[in-house]
Amino acid sequence: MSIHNSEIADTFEKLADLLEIENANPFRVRAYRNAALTIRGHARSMAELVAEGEDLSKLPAVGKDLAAKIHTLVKTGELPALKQAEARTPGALRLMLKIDGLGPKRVRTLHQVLKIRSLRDLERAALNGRVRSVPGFGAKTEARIIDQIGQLSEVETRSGRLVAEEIAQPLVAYLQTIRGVKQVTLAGSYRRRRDSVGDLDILVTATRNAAVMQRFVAYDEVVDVIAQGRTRATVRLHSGMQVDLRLVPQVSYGAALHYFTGSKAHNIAVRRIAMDRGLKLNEYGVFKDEKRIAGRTEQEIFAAVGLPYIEPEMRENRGEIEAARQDRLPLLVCGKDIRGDLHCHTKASDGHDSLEEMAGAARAKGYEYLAVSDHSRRVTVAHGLDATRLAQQIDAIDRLNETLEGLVLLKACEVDILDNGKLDLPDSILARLDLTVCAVHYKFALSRQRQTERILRAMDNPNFNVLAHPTGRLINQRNPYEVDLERLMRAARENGCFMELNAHPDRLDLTDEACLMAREIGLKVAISTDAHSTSSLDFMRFGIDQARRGWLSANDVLNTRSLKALRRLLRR
DNA sequence: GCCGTTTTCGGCCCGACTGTTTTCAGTCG
Repeated sequence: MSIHNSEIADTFEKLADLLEIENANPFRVRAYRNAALTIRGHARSMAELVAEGEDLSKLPAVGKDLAAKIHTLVKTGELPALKQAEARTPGALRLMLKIDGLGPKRVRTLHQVLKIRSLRDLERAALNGRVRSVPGFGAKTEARIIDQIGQLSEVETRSGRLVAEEIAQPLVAYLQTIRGVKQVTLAGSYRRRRDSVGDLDILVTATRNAAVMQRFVAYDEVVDVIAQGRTRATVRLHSGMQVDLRLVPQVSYGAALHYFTGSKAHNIAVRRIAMDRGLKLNEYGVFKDEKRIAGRTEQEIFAAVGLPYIEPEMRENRGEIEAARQDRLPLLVCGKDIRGDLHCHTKASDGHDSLEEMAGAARAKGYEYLAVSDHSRRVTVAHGLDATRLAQQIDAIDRLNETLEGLVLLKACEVDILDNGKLDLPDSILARLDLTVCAVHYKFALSRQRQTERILRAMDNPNFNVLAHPTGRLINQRNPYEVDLERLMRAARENGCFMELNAHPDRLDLTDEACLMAREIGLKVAISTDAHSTSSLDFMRFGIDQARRGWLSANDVLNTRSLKALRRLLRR
């Protein structure tokens, strides 16, 4: 199996950590990290680019040397430079960087002075009181090492969107009740609408800063105050979520919002542009010499550096700055563009609500259409429909449509793609549907080639319309199955098929990178909720967020079409 | 190690907070 972009990025980050502990040239360290960012966020897999003979040094932050290292990783799965670094510096030292207050310099000191080579070494030294004997270390650092060393692990913990919202919204509401508070804004990856959130960054403007800080750290859910200053505090909540609060003056609000929304890579790129123009950009504003020339709003900040406004969802330094400079930023799809939902379930299979209830909820959202797509027979746990029961549902939808006003229910089915590439129901019944939503629900472990061929074969069926949750991933629960997504996308476009962006916050499948790829290929995407109840039709907003991160505009999205245009597009 | 519309050498983002100091280096975002 070929190496994933994330594995290449991880390798570079590992090497960067070790080099940093070795006190290597900090810019060289940064070069590895920047390249890791590029690779992690790239729509195409490095392995494929190598196979196609692409010149990798054309990628941003990748030069001749790192291009060669990517080649080596793709060809051999290993990186000699990392092996060599690990021979000099024990790999376990990397994990110690995760202890609060320990960075590369101090880890290096521990390694050199106390001969620490493993986490066990470190724990023993801390328990014996030897850490505090090292110059620059004290009792607090030692206590923190003892406290945190047991919980270190390789895996990064990020919360899903739904969990992040459940934690963030009550906190924001609480902050808004504090006297003197004017604005409370969630920044960071939450504002960029990433599919998962590592910590929360909250920006506050207020008239009584000291009091606001006091009330923030006194929030019910706070279990640990990690840092607290005049303008900035960091706490950990009961849920484990870390929250950073920043108090900023009104004149700097836009600059601070831009700064704390990130991403870091985007910020650095914008700051470079400011520097090129002889300006200084920081979280307080844009400055010409000592004079602040912008700061109050983000629009002001962008204008001051000569750029049009860039939506937060795009700020990942993956081409948005160049696009902005050339005035070719896409107009991103938004909620009001959506005219219907093309994937939902009813009580007929594993949904919670009836046909009538789902129709009512869709009408209340102002939709023109709702495709009812219960499972097919193979998904027995979901009480999937066989041809007879699907025929009954088709009739029921026809009858209901006669009574509905302003909304049309589309006759659909989430048809299983069998492991031989056949569809789970006979063509005769599928042909009676307005559309099929086809999906893989078992045999996730097929080889990349067989999985790809399975789905390609399914697309050959003229009744195939939309590939649902195209990679099967469940955020934090299940990895995507191995599949050549690009090949599927190209085939889908050729065949007049579409791909779903499943809007369920646990899925968000397609990823943002995959949306970018679909856009490039010219394949239209259906943003669908896969709702199993009336209330989960609301998940549409998560799908829209994800689509916006993938630069999709209304034109790139299937369900922004009128019913008439949609029917035309569904004809193969 | 990367990068270039002043460049192939000489730059590379920047401020707040902490702990351990006694004026600041290291960490963090």
